[in-house]
Amino acid sequence: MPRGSGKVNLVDVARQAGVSLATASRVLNGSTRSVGADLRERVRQAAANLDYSPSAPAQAMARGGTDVVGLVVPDISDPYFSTIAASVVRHAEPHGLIITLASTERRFEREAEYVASLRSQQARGVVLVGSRTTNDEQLEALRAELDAYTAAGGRAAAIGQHILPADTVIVENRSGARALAEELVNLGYRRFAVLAGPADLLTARDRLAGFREGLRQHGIEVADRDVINGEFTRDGGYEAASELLERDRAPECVFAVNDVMAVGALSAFRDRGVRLPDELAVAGFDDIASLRDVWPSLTTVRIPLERLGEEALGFLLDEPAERSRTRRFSGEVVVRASTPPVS
Amino acid sequence: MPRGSGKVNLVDVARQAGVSLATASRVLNGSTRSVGADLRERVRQAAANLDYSPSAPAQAMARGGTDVVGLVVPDISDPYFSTIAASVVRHAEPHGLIITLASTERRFEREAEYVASLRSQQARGVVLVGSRTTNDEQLEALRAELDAYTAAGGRAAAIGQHILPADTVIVENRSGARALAEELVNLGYRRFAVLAGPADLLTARDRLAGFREGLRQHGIEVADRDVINGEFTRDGGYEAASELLERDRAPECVFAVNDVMAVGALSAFRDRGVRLPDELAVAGFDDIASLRDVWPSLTTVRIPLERLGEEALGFLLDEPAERSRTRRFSGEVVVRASTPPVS
DNA sequence: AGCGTGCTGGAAAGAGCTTTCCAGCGGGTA
DNA sequence: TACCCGCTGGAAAGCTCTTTCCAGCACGCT
Repeated sequence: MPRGSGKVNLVDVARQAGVSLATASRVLNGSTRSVGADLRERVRQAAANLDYSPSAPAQAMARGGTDVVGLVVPDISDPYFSTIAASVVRHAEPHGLIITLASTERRFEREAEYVASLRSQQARGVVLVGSRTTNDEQLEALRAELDAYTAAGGRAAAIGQHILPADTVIVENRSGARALAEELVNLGYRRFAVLAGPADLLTARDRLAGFREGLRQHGIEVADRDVINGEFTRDGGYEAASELLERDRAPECVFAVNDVMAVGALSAFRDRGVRLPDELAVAGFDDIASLRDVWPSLTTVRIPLERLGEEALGFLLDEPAERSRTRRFSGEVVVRASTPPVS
Repeated sequence: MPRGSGKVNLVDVARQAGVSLATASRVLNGSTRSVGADLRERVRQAAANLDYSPSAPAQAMARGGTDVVGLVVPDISDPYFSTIAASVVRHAEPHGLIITLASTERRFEREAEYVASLRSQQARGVVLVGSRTTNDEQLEALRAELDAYTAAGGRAAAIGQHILPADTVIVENRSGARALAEELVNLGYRRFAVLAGPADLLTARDRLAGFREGLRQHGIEVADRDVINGEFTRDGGYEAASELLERDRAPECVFAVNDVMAVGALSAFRDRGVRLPDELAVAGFDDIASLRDVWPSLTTVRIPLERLGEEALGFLLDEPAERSRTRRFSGEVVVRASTPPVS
């Protein structure tokens, strides 16, 4: 058992190996400069003996940077974000990147704080996940912080919206929702309602707009009063769905702009005694894996969540580009039991 | 716009404020020593002007430590772990702790690597989540690494098992499963099967053992051939359930040792045309929030996932204790639609 | 034999902050 | 008036690495 507990540093290693500090350092970080095989071995031995663990902060200082990448998500317990997080973490590891996690609990003003913290930590990059409020002072604060961060040499990537000074991975919400709408019309539905998420989230807005576009192709409109806003969460879906049922005329099909809301809506309908899926069809968006077992299984738009993190990291690792780059992913409509063909 | 982009350090701030480095430092970290109000203000101004961002690595060196806490989970995309992660992150923030995330993808040998990395980073503590394999060399490697880490001043906490040299938060799996078994018997069930998770995970074993204990109270046994092992995942549940259906004699009630497997099993049964819940009852364990909307809604054992992270962080922040401490949480049986009373 | 070339090892200069130690100054007490 | 104390500000050490620059050495060439 090595008893060098606690305070072993490179100096100790060098001394034990009988070489200079510089040589020890060169051996241990496999630098470009070559070191004789004998010394090399002596240093390796000494390091192992002493159970040497290099000080990451010291390395960060000397090297002028770290291998930390900050990941900021609105809510890590939401399966949509945790899937993306998993993807980021998985692809970070082979590059030796360390992921630092921040979950803002959907309080977007904290994003700027986290970016500031990342700058202070000399983090290599940041991945910002999630749609956010449209133009306002919060957004401005975040932009300013992001600019300061990149000016200081940090790299930034965003997943989910293209309003930030950063390389961006986006999902084609609009066309996905449009395709879904058309599919639903093909299945025979004519009267729709939409559980639309927060009015100020771009993602929610795009999906609603796309859905309406798709319907319009077939001469169908969704009246504003059949569009109900709610939180982008399971409970938000439940509440919006409950509200919908209070209305006089019921739709044939409800489109919830994400799966999490859709699943909440399912429960709301069931709790109110609606027979699913025959009496009322439901569709979602995202195709969240852990939600695939609900019944009736959700018709939805699959987006390649696992790829999102990978691409974002790719941006961070690439050479910085002149202007922000964009990578788009399109969705794919998946029809399941929640929207049976209208007989 | 401050043009001190990139390389502003304390020296710059001190110079602009016309004070010494020491004074600037004292002002900026609100140290114990007092500084005259005028100078204090001048330094604050200068820092703001220059958009000064202290170098975290430098601070870590000078202070001999960081406010980083490592969180290592088997799979961040699993709702069980992401819920715990959310809890850790939420409670970390008010203490100024930064969470570093590692998801091992259930490759437990990587836990030791992460702890080593945390030691190198001079992280304040580590929270290890998840049950793990019983005694073997992997476990030994992790223990050794953990000892080295704590010897170097790091703090360690574990969630989910008590076989590590660390303060531990555990869930009383055994008594929870026992209570569930009794409840199911009270509902009228007599013939059971268990989808048991990996044979080497303590959590899975405890739940199985507790379940059997509960049944035994009522003179009911579960034959070994009615216990099917599988991965602790949705797909693991699906497969184990499928395998079960191949058997000759069907049970009346299936206990899946966690909700994620239970939900997979639900789909497997449905895909095979089993009418749920009347033809076959299903129970789970954990009461995962994002799975509450499946149909039939799962009878399960609720465990206070949100509290787990909080307690673990509490351990890290507390004074180090002589010997490892343990905090236990018990589960609560929740009966829902998936186990209707036997008529 | 003399000199250049190519290696290898070491000394030392940072990197940016915290904190101890010291000096100076003003006010209170004898 | 002389002395001491307390308070505030500054100089400098130290935290642990990386990396540049330099010196020494052996070899090969002329």
